[in-house]
Parts: sequence; C-alpha cells; structure tokens
Amino acid sequence: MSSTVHHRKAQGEQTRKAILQCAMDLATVDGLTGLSIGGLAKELKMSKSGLFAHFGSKEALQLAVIEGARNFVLREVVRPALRTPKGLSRLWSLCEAWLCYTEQQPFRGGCFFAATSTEFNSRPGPIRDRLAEIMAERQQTFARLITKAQQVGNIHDSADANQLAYELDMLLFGANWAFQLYGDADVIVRSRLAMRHRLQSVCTHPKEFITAI
Amino acid sequence: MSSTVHHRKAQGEQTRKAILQCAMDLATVDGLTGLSIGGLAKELKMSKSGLFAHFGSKEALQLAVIEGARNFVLREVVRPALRTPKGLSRLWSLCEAWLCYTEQQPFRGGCFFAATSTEFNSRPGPIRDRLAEIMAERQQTFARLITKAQQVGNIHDSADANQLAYELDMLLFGANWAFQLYGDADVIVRSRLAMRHRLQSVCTHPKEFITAI
DNA sequence: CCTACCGATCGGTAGG
DNA sequence: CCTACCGATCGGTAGG
Repeated sequence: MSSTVHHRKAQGEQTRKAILQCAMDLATVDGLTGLSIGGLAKELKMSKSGLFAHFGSKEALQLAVIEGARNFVLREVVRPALRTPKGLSRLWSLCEAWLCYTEQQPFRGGCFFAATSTEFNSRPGPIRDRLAEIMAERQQTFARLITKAQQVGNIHDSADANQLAYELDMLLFGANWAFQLYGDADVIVRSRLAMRHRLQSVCTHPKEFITAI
Repeated sequence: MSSTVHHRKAQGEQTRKAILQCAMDLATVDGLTGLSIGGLAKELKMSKSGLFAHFGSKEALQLAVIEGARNFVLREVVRPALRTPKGLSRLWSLCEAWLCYTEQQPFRGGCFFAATSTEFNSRPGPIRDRLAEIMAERQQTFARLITKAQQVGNIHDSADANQLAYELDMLLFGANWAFQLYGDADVIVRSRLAMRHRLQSVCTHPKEFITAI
C-alpha cells in the first residue's frame, strides 16, 4: 500500500521535473508569456489538463519554472566555480563559468534569466519581482567575491566592489545577448577580454593574473 | 476632386503614424509578439480590420513598427548627438545621448531595440534579421566615431575601435536593462562612470576629457 | 493522470 | 475605414 503511494509520489515528482526542464527551454525562446500550457503538453505528449493539474495556474507554472532555472544555474554554473580557491582566482573562475554557460548554450534561447528578466522588465507583479531578486543575487555574488579578493590582497582596496560587479555583470549579460543574436563566438572573446582588462586594472599583481589564466 | 484624394491620402498617412507610435510603446512592454492587432485597435479606438488594412499581415505591421522606431531613435537620439564637433566630444556626446534616452524613458518598456532584439534573439526570420542589422548599425556608429577620434588625435591609435565600440554598446544595453528592472537611476551613473573610465584609459589627454564633460 | 468542455481572444477574410 | 464572421488556440474547469 504505502509503497504504491510512494511510487506514485515519486512518479509525480519525476513528471514535474520533466515538465520544468522542457518549459525552461521553451521559455528561453518564446518567453514566459509565450509559454503555453497546450504547447508544453503537446511537446511532452501528455494532456493539457494533466499538466495543468501539477501547478494550478499559469502564473504558478511560470514561478515554478523560474525556481527550476535558478536551481539549474546554481548547480551547473555557480557552485562548480566556487570550488576554486578564494580570492581573484575564484572570481575569475565565476566569470569564465558564465562565459562557458553562454557559449555552450544549454537552452536554445540562451541564458534563461537574461531572456525572462528582459521580458518582464516593465511588467509589475510577482514574476518580475522574483526575476529581479535572482538577478540581484548574481550581482551580489560577484560583489562578495570581489570584496573577498580585496581582503586576501589580490585586488586594491580602492576599487569599488559594487561598481566592478555591475560592470562584470553587464559584460556577461551583453555577451549572452550578442551571442544569441549573431551566433558569433567573437563576442565571447570580446567580453572575456574586457573583463580581464578591467580586473587587471584593479589587481595588486597584474602580471600574475595574466599567467594565472 | 484631386484635393479630396490628397486629403484622404494625408489622413491615411496620419492614421498610420498614430498606429505606429502607439504600437512602438506597446511593443516595448508586451513585445512584438505580444502586440495584438485587436488590442492595438482598442487603444486607438478603431476597428480591428480597419487597422489591419493598413498593413496586410501581422509581420508587415511588426516590420513597419521596427522602421518607425528606427526613425524615431535616429531623429531623437543619434542625429542631435552628431551635431557636436568631431572627435572625442562627438563620441562622448553620443554616449550621453543614449544614457539620457534611457533615463527619460520615452517608451514605457525602455529602449525599443533592447526589448525586441532580445525577444527575437532566437527566433529566425525577417524580424530577427532586421533587428540584428539595426543593432549592428549602432555599434558601427560607435566604431566610426572612435576611429574618427583616433584620426584627429584624441584617442591613441593602439586602441581597438571595434572592441571599444562593443564595450560601450554593452554598457548602454546594460544600463537600459537595469534601469527598467530596478527603476533606479544609480545604474545610469554606474554605466556613465564605466564608459568614462574606459574612454579615459585610451585618451591622449585624459585630464582634458574629465573637464570637457 | 484523462476526455470533454467553457468563454475570450488570436490573426485573418468577405463584403461593403 | 466599417460589421460580421472564420478556424485555431488561449487559460481554466467539471467530472472522473
């Protein structure tokens, strides 16, 4: 009896995960608004209402997809990069991880959060609020790693950590945009170059930084 | 007779312009895909099919809106900035013009091309192609002004004009995105600061540049 | 998880 | 420029 219940629950969880994985990809191309329950159901070969039952409303589905994408990015991009030794190398490792994520294009429409945060830029509501939080999180992670690099003496204390975090974030954001629009890996190189030069300008040992890459 | 015909033509042109102006604004919020003929007609208090007759298809409407927005930006942002004397001051004038455009927010959803080029990033077709062309135009304009500033001796010849143009473009793109999402003018300041420092780093007379602002 | 259905809205057409 | 209409699809519900 109990094992049947557990099996059903596990099956439900698995279906839910499959839905979210598929929805993430579709949303990067058609947007969270363009994401339709019927279209999603067809792609997964299940009925519209069967899929709908997992979430209860389109907004709940959208919010669930957002959390799914956040977990994906934390697991695949951020956490692996944070395993690098602290200081400048950890900071640079995170920059490279984001550039790789952009170039590898795990979703057809590129970075999930670049696409959806732009889509909901000017549409107030819980979805916009959550996306804004997540994007702020990313910039704060950069600011934290920069401050740490200052504490261990890799970056000059005179540098403004928040300003620097903003600039790195915008160069990553731009790389994703340009790479999606032109499909040309040159823009990855351009953003990498710009980030490297910017970091070198505030480094305590610029020459070590060049060779450390 | 002839005057009636002319009057009708002029009236038609005026209606068309009103449609495009309204559509531009709606598209920055809901996207070119979310832009619906019915919704647009309701906003303009005319019938759906009456509006439809001006364009013949949704895609034709979308392409017309894109050209309307391009003309708007050339008229309101680019051309006025190009009246500044050539060299570094003209280049900086264009940067400031774009930042002002971002902060003044002529459309509810911010920069028309930032919004729509991201929306069509991964959707091949004539709309994506045209948006990509227009965005490349903007970057090329920057590259041209940088090269000119090198020719008149304001910027070192060693600077890579295309790389610099890319970086300025991404900082402007980022400012629009962040300003729309957080509604905080601090990001305009951050982008301005980053652009200024970047230009100073390649200037032949950095001190003159600071005071020239 | 399913079938069958709801009202609303979509892009587009016929005919004037 | 209009009214009246088309088939398709939207988010969501009833009932199982």
